[in-house]
This record gives sequence, structure tokens and C-alpha cells, in this order.
Amino acid sequence: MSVQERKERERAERERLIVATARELAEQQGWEAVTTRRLAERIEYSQPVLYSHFRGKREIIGAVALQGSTEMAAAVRAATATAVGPRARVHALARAYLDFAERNPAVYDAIFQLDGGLAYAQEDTPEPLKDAFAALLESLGEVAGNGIAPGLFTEVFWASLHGVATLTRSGRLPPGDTEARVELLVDRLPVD
Amino acid sequence: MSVQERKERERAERERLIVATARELAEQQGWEAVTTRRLAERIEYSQPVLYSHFRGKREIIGAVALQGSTEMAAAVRAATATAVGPRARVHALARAYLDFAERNPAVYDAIFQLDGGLAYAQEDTPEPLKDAFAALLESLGEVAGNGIAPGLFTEVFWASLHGVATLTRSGRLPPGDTEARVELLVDRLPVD
DNA sequence: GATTGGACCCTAGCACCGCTAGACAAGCGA
DNA sequence: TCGCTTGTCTAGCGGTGCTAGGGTCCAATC
Repeated sequence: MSVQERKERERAERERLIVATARELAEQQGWEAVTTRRLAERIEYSQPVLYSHFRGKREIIGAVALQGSTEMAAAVRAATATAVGPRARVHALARAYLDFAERNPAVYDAIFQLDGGLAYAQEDTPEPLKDAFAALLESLGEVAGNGIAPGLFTEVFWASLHGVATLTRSGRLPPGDTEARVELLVDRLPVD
Repeated sequence: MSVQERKERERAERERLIVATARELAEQQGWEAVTTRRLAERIEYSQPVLYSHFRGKREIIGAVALQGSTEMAAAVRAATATAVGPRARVHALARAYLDFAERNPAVYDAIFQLDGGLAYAQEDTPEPLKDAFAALLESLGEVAGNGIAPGLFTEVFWASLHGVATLTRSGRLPPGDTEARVELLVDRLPVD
């Protein structure tokens, strides 16, 4: 059995390598540069090996998205944990979210823009995605205000951050005023 | 001279045909189905003809974006014109914006998601794009509130709508609650 | 009206993409 | 030691955006 275990270990290790390499390449040169040929060359295997781990390129994107989602949830929780008071937590959350998006654009795209073949907002949504939303909900739910469902408020605040993140990065919003935009959102949307 | 004029007319007409066909194909089957081969076949010319009008596929997307941008500005102005009072105008604007995004997903993507080689938020930004932003500014600028620049407020409100539009369409926000989300934004962000 | 020049368009092909069939080698169990 | 399974690679399919080069047709000139 030991042989089989070793093989499984090595296989799992190679899968991690594929995902890490795809992510690295995407962050360095953008997702359009992540081709199966380049990816195979970087991990020093032939193309078909990729397909013994993933159904296709889409699933690789999905794997990066799940990994990134876990990290984002952690980043948001870490930022909100040290803040005192509901509004301060929301402010910290917003900064952390946009900071993550700016520092990890390719990962952010994998989670929120590209098609990674993942189910969103459903029962069979992968746990990391659910948990990332939960991380937002923890700080945003408490400032939804009367008559507004915490989930709905979280969705709207999240969507606003998403809009700022994506429009800024694509150059459709002038760069540099992000902090002012965050303050406007944090001032007006939440209710103590 | 008449011959040359006729040729120029025909050439302009063919260019319109290319843009219209690209748009139609994109709305029918998505932008990934808009290939230069299919596009050429539909307009009943060979591929290289496309390149005598546009530098490449990107520029065709850009042309669709400019056309759509003009339409969106008109749609927003039409919706806000009949509304009475600042908040009602904002509400009408939000509905019109999301309605346009939902009815013309491919055009919306050309304007706000894809790379059409256009300059945004700069001096040399094409007029239709500037005007679309101006259309938003006309109704949103008046509810920015004290100490908030109308442009900044418009950017933030727009980004929020953009987030709702894109996350909903990609299935990352559950469908159906759009009206509630709009009301939340319209209730909280503007200041009379 | 014939000739010539140039504008115009098409065929064919480049390098690349995601993905897969089938040959082949390596290593395990009998 | 042999047979077989498992795993990997080479090669190739149909597609992509884009372009070089040849041929055709038509307008202007003599």
C-alpha cells in the first residue's frame, strides 16, 4: 500500500504545482498568457498531464479561484478582527477587500470575473466561496439597518466594492481616489 | 468625383454592417462566438476585408462599445427626464442602467468589461463615453451631498450599479432581488 | 475605343490556441 | 521472469487572430 500512497502524494503535489504555477503565470503576465502549452512547459510535463488532473483550462481557473477565495476570507477576517466598532469594521473590510483585489488581480479575476466552472449562490457552491461571503456577512450584517436583510445588505455592499475594484483596474475609473470612494460608501450605506 | 463618393459611401455602409453584425452575433451567441471568420462569412466578404476597416478584433469591439455608449446615454436621459424630484431621478436612472445592461449584455460588456482599445477617464476619451458619464452625472451630481464632489459621487454610484449588473449576470448574485438592491442604493447613497 | 495603372479583394498560410488519440515505456504483482 | 496495468509522451485535429502575395476589375488616359 505504501507505493500507492506515495504515488497519491506525488500526484497531489503535482496538482498543487499546476495550480500554483497557473496562478503565478497569471499574476505575472495575465490570464491570456496562461496557455496549456506554457503551463505544461513550466511544470516540466507534457500538456496531457494537465488533463489527468483537470477537465480543462476552466477547471484550473476554478482551482485558483477556490484557493484565492480562502485567502480573501482570511484577509477580510484579519482586517476586521482588530477594528473596534461596527463602522470601523466595515471600513477595514472595504480596505482589505480592495487591497486584495489590487494585490492579486489575476486571482481576483478567477474568483469574480472569469468562468471557472464553479457554482455561485447555490446550495452546491463550494465551501471556500460560501465562506468568503460569510466573512463579508459577519461584519456587514450588523449594519444592514432596520428592515434590510443582512444578506441583501452584504450583497449590495460587496457589489459596490466589486464595481470600484474592477472599474479602477480596467482604467475606467481614474486611479488614486479609491480611499475617498471607500469613505463615501462606508459613510452612507451602513446603518449603526 | 461621383465615383469616389459612391465608393466612400459603400465603404462606410460596409463598416456599419460589420459593427452591426458583430453586435448581433455577440448578443445572440456571446462575444466568444464573434470570430473573424464567422463575422466575415456573415457579411459575405473575406476575412482581410475586416482588417481594411479595423486594426483587429479589438477595434471592432471598441466600435460596438461606442455605439452602445451613445444608446445608453440616451436611455438614461430618457428615463430621468420624466421623473420628478432628485431621488426619483436617481431611481429611474438606476433602473434604466440595469435594464440596459440586462437587455444588451454583449454591448454592456463591450463598453464596461472587454478591451476595445478605448481610452477611459482621460482627455482623449471618445466623446460617446464622456457623454455617457455626463448623462449619469446630470442626475447623480445633484444628490452628492455636502463636501462630496459630484464627479466622485457619480463614480461611486455608477460603480455600485456596475457591480450589481455584472455579479448578477455572471450568477454570482442570486437573481430576482435586483429591485430591492436598487432601492437600498437609492435610499442610502444620495443626499437630498 | 484600346491600354494602362492602381485600387480592391480573395486564396492560402502563419503561429498559436484547447484538447485528445494512440504509441510507448516503466514498474508492479504473480 | 513475464504479463499487465498505469502513466506519460508525441503527434495531430479543428479552431483562433492576423497577413503576404497574387489576381481581377474598373476608372482614367491617350
